[in-house]
Amino acid sequence: MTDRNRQAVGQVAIAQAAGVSLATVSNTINRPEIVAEATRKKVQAAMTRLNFVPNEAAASLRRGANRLVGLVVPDITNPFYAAIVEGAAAEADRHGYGIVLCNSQDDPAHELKQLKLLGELRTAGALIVPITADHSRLARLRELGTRLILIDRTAAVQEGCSASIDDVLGGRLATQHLIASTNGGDLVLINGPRSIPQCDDRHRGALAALADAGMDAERLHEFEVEDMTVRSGRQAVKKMLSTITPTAIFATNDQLALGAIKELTTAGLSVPEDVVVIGYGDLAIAENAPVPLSTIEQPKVELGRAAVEMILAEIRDKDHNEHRHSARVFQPRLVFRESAPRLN
Amino acid sequence: MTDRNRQAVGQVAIAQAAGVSLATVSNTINRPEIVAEATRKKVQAAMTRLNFVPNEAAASLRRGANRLVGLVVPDITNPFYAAIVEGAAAEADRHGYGIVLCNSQDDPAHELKQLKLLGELRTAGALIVPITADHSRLARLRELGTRLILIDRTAAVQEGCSASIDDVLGGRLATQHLIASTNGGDLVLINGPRSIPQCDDRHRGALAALADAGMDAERLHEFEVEDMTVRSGRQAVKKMLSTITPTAIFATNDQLALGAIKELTTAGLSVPEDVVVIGYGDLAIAENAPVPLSTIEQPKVELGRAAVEMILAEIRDKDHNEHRHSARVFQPRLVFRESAPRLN
DNA sequence: CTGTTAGCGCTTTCAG
DNA sequence: CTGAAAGCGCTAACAG
Repeated sequence: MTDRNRQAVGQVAIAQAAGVSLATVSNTINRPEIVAEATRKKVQAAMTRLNFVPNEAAASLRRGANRLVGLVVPDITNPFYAAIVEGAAAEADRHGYGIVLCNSQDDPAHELKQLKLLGELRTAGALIVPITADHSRLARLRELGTRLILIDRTAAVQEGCSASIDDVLGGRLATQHLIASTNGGDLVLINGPRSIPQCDDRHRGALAALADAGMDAERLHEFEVEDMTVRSGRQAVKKMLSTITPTAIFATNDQLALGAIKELTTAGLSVPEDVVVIGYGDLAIAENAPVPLSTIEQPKVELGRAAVEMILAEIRDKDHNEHRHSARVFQPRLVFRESAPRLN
Repeated sequence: MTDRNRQAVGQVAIAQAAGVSLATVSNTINRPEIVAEATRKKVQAAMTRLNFVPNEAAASLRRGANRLVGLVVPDITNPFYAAIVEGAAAEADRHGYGIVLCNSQDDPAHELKQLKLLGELRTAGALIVPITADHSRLARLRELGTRLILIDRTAAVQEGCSASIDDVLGGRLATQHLIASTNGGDLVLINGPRSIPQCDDRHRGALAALADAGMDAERLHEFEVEDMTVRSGRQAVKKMLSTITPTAIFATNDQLALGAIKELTTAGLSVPEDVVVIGYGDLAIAENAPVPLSTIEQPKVELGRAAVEMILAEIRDKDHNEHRHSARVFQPRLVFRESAPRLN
């Protein structure tokens, strides 16, 4: 009884109230310019008076396209992805689109289920941070007419658009500065598993910087850790100190860097006086760390925003089939704080 | 040409392929138990063979209800809300529901626009962390049949369900422990603007703890800061030190606490030896801080999960109208780390 | 158990 | 410029 009367007001109700036909109501909504001003006003008045709210499901069904885009991320709790979501949500918003958020929990089974849902929803597009390199299941979605763009983990982009951040450049920037800061000292890299593309990229960037400087690759001492946590950072440094005393450390994420600094400090070394440290990611913690962390900042929000921009562009192009897929890659930037001061 | 043929396969196609009627296809999807096993098998085979993907828009339209729930948060980038989203997404997932995420950016205009979208989408329900106390616009949504539940900022819950965390209890827990830890020393509270309900609640909890201990309210020295940042925490402590030297500090969020500790340390005071500090929120930074922070932990993920549980329960009840609205409030917990060790 | 049938609310030709 | 009419793909009576 309390909500049995809901959605009593459809376009027909408006039409009657305004004394026009159903079609005219639809027209004043979708193509107001072809409706005479007088009628339009009348209709609009009726709509507000009766509190009309269009039914997207019906419109979508008829129109064959809806105003939803899917967004699949591995872990919404990770600030990197949260920022991407923020950017995507803002841009979607701006265009009147909604975002269907899926947290794949880095689990292929979940991801699959979610892609299935997005398929049933017939979202106009989908932004995906894919878990595995197996993009076959994405094909299914695409067949349904869902435009999709891969984010961040774009390895093996067979076809379609993608948006990502240049991690090789990030590694290079960090290492370049480290080389310049220490000239001659020992460089160490604390990295996550090389099997993770990002880690591999950052590593390659480091190597490239070395090469640029005419240095031998062996000048870089590498420590690979399982999980990229503060704890691992500490352990890596502990292990490292038994071998060498570096003058510069590049940690491939901020947690590792923080752990490294902590252990360094514990060992009586001071940062940046004795050893210069650069992290990666520019998390909030980097800024307020005991020793404010110099780090590689990534345009995360911008990445999310760009991704939906690309999707919308692709969607709009559905008629004139002249859309060219493209890969958009953003550049990271080194932000200077205390752990690795700017050179002058 | 590349996607002109999409969704050629509807239930009719399946029906033909399986040699049954449209209705039977629909039935094997929605009420498989009433279909003879043989026919069911046949139909299912056809569905997988033809790669059938049901069209939710059509189903929703016909059925008058969809499998979407809206979720409006002020800032997805805030770990507190990110955790709520995580919980909500997981639970929605489990039930085959999708989440339409809206980032209101703490801006009423955005929120309004988003509520409008959710209305047009006719989401089955909506979870909202409302920006203002003005819940009138929520009424509009509810009139559309959207069940809604308020999260966290539940002040003035007029009607409907809500899920929140007991901040008064949080304040009380922290303060109780502080009192016990210092017996007799000066207590200080570093709080955000009292106009924020959460801050007010935590403050009231502190007062309650004082009262419990038979202490006068004046024993609590309060410092109110504008924004709850690390910087503000430092400033508050600096200001404080010119007046008193406390033995215990309760900061109403972790950032403030971290700032406080930093300033304390700078001033030559050590934590927890000279002054015991408790934060609030249990952010990731709390655990890995220079002095690991004791803090009030909130069951954020659980909150998100519970919220969609409640929504789904309310939705299922649409027929037998016996749903009773309820407010579910979770209890926070004091987690002990170094800045305020457990007493024994 | 299976099939026939009538729409859900809206968009979109196509005529007036 | 406005209206009449035909469905979009699917669900849910209701008959067989």
